[in-house]
Amino acid sequence: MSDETTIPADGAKPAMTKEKRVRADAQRSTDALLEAAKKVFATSGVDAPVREVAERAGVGIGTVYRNFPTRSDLIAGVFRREVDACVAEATTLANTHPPCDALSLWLHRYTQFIATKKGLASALHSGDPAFATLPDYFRENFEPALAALLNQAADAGDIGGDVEPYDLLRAIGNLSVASGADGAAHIRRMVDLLIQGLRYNGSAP
Amino acid sequence: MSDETTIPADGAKPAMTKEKRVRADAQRSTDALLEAAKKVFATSGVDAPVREVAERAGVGIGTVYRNFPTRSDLIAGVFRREVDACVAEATTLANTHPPCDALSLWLHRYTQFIATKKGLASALHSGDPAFATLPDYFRENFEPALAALLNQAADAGDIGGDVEPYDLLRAIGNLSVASGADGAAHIRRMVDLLIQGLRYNGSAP
DNA sequence: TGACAATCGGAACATCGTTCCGTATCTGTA
DNA sequence: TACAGATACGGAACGATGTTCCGATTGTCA
Repeated sequence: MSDETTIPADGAKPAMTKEKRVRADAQRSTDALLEAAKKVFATSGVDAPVREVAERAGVGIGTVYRNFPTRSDLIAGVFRREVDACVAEATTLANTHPPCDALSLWLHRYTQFIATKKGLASALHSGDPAFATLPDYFRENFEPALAALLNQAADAGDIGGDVEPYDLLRAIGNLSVASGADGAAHIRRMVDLLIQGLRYNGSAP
Repeated sequence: MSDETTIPADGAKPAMTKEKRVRADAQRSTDALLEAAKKVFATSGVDAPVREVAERAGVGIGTVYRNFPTRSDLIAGVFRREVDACVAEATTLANTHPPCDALSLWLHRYTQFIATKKGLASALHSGDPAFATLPDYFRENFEPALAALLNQAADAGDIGGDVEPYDLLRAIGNLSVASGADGAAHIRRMVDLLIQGLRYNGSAP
């Protein structure tokens, strides 16, 4: 609480007070940039040149730096956007599936999110201020999302209600680190196991 | 065993067959470079520019690249040199202290070695071929050194003899990862605890 | 429609890793 | 000791990359 950065660092829409309306072209650039960066980072890794992202997005380099003052800010922006996408899917799944199915489907979706974040692991702890708020952003968004799914499944009597959402998020995250050759399959099995555990937890008091 | 590099990658003196004698100035450059790099990396981190190392060593950039074809080779060279220094100290301590004291003193010396390698952790797993042989070099040198100290202490009846040297090396390494604010002190306490454990292990069969 | 401000594009700059090559130095020999 | 060839040295130069700057362009609102 001493050296805490005072910059909000919210990469999206603050919407507080009356923010001057963003110009349409600016909004388009930001979207194209985030979309292009997501693909480029997935293909060439987070070390890919900024110019490559600019080219793929069909904008000039200057535009990149107008939207994201630093290369790290661009990376952080992609991270936040993917957090948002994954969190949004929790609601979608909850509305289109039985509680326990929704929970299971989302946890597997979450492992995919984690899988794309391998390259970021070292960057997160690099001390770069652009990444400072990312762990909080991660938790503040994922924890309520998973909590909602868990509650619905618990209310339906499918699982027990004594699981800490954050513990589960961390557990799956750690599970995904050790993945070797058949990584994806291994992770899938282990997550299924966790879900089974939740079920038993519900039926056997 | 398929994609194993065939390059020896021994940064020091091969000495096999009859190697042409190295010129005196070349040897001086290599030493100055390793010494300078050690200090620069300790001060500015392993990301410090090669030019900074060259300047501190008092040589031109060309000379850096003549001795270390790649920036990563320079880092690896410093790493090996520090391994050598730490290993050499094991012998020194064994000759100047009672077995159990030597063991204790060296383990604490080893924690210092580990402490300076934080920045390398991610580089080690980066896939850079210059770092490929480092883990082996680490183990091949440290394991016998610690084994000798453990044996001497065991022969003197100070500790039990059923500790795997490599396990101990890893344990202390892992211990050092988690260090937070009072890191050094915390590590010291934990290592002392391990040593206590070794002692009890000897007196209470 | 017109004017103002926000945005854009990309040339230009600074920093890095790395390469090249003319020059300086060392070493073994006469 | 003096010489010649081999070896090493220094640093300019190159290509890549992050970042800055500014004139040209475009969107928005009256």
